[in-house]
Amino acid sequence: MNYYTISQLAEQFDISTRTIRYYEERGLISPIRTDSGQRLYTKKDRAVLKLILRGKRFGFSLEEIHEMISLFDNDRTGRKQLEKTIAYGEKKLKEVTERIEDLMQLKQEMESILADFRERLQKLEETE
Amino acid sequence: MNYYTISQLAEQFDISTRTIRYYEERGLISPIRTDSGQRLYTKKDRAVLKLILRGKRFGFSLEEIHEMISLFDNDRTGRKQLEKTIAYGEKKLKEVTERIEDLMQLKQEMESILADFRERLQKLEETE
DNA sequence: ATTGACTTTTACGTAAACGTAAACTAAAAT
DNA sequence: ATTTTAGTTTACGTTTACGTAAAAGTCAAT
Repeated sequence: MNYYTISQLAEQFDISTRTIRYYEERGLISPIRTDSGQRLYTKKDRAVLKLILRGKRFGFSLEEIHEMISLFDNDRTGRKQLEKTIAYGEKKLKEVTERIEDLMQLKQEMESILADFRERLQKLEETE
Repeated sequence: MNYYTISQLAEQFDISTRTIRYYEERGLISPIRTDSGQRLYTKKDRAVLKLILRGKRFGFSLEEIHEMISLFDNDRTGRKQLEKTIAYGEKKLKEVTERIEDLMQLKQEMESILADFRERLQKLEETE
């Protein structure tokens, strides 16, 4: 398995190294270290970072994203833990579904407004 | 036409009056005033507020929301203006569409993870 | 071997989006 | 008439999510 350096990841996702270190500060990502203390990121770390950035685009706070990541990450073996995780996952899934519906409604509204504007433009061009 | 007071709107949307005043500070909403200076909100103002809150849920900044609102709000009569507005609207519409696709992918991933967890729980329960 | 690019920690700075408190006015209720 | 209750402005405080700079160590290349 090979590793990414912090600046490689930063470049790939077009974010600053500070940002990546900040996510580590907040406990969202945990790269290993070389003897000299340099951070090294695995593919899994990269995937986590991708998740974080996607969450951000949806307006989730880092705190919320942190919770969601622990869903993917933790090996929750106990039955109680599993049940808890599933319940939490269902809740988050519902939130995501609602957001999608919400967004689709927004999309519809924007489309109808655009259609209206296009019509107006059409009329302007007809009477030229 | 009847009006809402600031605290009525705050209660309806479960936000603070400060928040509503802040949106006004930023030029997102413009209620009329009584002689004594009290703010009164029309249904249209209420609709704008709803739009703002929806935008926020999607992670748009107030600045972006401000731009989008002016799309709905302004009567852009000139042809150049219309064309500009349509172009901007199309751009924003594309962004929204991308976000929907992005969210749907997230949803799928969450669903498959949940399915995995449910399967594990199932196996635990079988060997009881 | 030394320059230059990269990395580390520490720490202070900042913009956005409000929270909160003070000091005051107006409206509603007792 | 006078307490509540709700509203106003002004202004400083706070959290989140980083930006930025300093001081020092490390890696890569000439």
